[in-house]
Amino acid sequence: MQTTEIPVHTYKKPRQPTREAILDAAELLMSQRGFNGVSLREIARESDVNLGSVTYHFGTKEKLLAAIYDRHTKPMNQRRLELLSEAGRITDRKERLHAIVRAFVIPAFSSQSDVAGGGARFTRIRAILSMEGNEAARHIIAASFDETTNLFVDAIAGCVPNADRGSILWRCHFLLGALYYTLVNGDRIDRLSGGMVKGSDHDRATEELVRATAAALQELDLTKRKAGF
Amino acid sequence: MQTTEIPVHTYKKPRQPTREAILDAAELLMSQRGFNGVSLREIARESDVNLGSVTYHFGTKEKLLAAIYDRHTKPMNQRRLELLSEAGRITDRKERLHAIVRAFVIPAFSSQSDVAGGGARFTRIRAILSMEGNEAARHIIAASFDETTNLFVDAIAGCVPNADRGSILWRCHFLLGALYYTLVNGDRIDRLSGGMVKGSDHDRATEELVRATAAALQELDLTKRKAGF
DNA sequence: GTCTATAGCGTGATAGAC
DNA sequence: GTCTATCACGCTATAGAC
Repeated sequence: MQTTEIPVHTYKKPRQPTREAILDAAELLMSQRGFNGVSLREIARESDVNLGSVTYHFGTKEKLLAAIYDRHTKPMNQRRLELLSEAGRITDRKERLHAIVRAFVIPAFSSQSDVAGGGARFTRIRAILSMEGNEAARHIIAASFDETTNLFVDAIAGCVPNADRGSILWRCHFLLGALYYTLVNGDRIDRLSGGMVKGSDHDRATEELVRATAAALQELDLTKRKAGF
Repeated sequence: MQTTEIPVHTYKKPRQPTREAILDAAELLMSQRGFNGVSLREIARESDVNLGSVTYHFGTKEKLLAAIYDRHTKPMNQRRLELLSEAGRITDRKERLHAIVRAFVIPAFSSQSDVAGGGARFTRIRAILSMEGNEAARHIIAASFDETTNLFVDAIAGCVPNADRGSILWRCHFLLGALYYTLVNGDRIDRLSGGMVKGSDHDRATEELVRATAAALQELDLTKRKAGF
């Protein structure tokens, strides 16, 4: 197969644009140690960029985080909504419920997201940030996903018409918590199972998570709703 | 009602022993902002103690954390095992399953733990730490609870004999993740529900968590186990 | 057992030369 | 757009007076 060749004398090392290099390094590091746990110097070192350039491109550490959110939030929500829309076409309620939950989970785990190889990496950042309680981070998080989440809750409610909406909400909340915890602390599963179960197996994790959540939601529908509740 | 009075001239402000004051302050602060997010200076300031005293009593920040673990791990595990033992006496499988899961959850939420008013506060610390990925913290966490957790998994397996042990493990893992997330990010429930559901309502959280987890576990028992899996 | 003082280093952010 | 130099501050940890 013939490929387009770059003449040797013209070739320049295709160094990433500085801005992108910084973003990538920051994202990787923060997905491992959160916001508080990583310094700007470390990010600069890792991306092979001068510390001053970080400030030049992003201003503050907080704004750098906001930029990371920027490049992931839209694609991930879009992917979720696509999958949700597909799931909505399933008529069987039980099947549809599974598809909806799966539509919520898959983009969070998926590593084929269009940017920088990583839904999972970005979700890890969100997971850690949600626990760090950093004020700077909190308001960036707040509005990025709540809207989409509400659409999912509505779709789920349509599958379990007898269920109390508050209880559905609790289960969606649990789903997110379980998802976050699995993504960051998968190795605990390895330890507890003596190596029999791999926490890093995202496909297995997705299936277990979907199945468990769907079961918990369906149970709500089967139980008679309590009066006025 | 007559009470024992302390003569005014004898009265000395019953200032807590320095060590305890430091522990309390550290625990409160870390339960809000984790390990990385809190400085020793802040702890010293908050406990009204000199910075040097912190080092005198605990040596390093890491050892201070270990001391916090020390005073909570044993009581909490003991309480869990008591409740687990009580639950074990229930003969009906479904009822027993609920009681077992509840025995796991309640001590984590309970604020009537014998020390410093707080299972919940301590569980928050564990939650945040589990995400921070701090190497210092990680090895303190590792062995404190895994043993007890395995006993719970065994007890649960006894309630759902047809379920695959790996899947049970996943659900216990999800339970812990959901628990942690709820304890730290309860306000998200408030936001998503428009204030209709209170994330800070630990009794409600406990019940929803127990019910959801039990349902997810029972579903495992109902489904035919796949061959060789 | 408690305190002050300080060492030695890393932090986020800024100013200004090139 | 990139770099160096530097500010002002916070950090963990230590040494030694009281």
